[in-house]
Amino acid sequence: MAEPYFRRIMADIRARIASGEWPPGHRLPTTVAMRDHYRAAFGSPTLTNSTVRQGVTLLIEAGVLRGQQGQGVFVAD
Amino acid sequence: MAEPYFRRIMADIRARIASGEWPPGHRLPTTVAMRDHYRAAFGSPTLTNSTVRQGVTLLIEAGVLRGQQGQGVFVAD
DNA sequence: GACAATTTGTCCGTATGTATT
DNA sequence: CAATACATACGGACAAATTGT
Repeated sequence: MAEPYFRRIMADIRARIASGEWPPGHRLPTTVAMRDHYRAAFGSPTLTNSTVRQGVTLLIEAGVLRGQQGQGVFVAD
Repeated sequence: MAEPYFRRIMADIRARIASGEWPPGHRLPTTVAMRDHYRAAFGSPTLTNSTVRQGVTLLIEAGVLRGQQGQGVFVAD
């Protein structure tokens, strides 16, 4: 396990933010949509919401993202 | 759910560190021991390792703790 | 070196709660 | 009220690193 999935997810999200693809205030895809995306991207057909959440939670804690219940997860300012 | 369990666990660990009870380099109790402790402390007989880990992981990410696989979790310097 | 025991690390699957639309 | 979407928690499985026998 070179890099665990949740870290690869964190890195991917950070990269999109750094590149400007996801600017501050941008709403990320839903948890389920990201799950499906990373399932395809990583070739891991069993990757779960839980793993996506693990990465997202750490980025929220780090202040990179902002979760708003019922609405979505956004790039912090 | 005023404060979720994993946040209460984080707060408790931070408080022990701040008070000097757990100085830098101190080894924390094992995940299972902490699970049992917080089950009693919070009166939640079903609190799991996963929930303890969630709090510990966030504190590791924040640089407060340092996890060493096979050995233990320690207070960072 | 081989092996088991211990402990942290990652991941899966499910259930339920809470907030917004 | 219903649908959507994030938030927390449970419980189990297996992998990886360390230590001791």
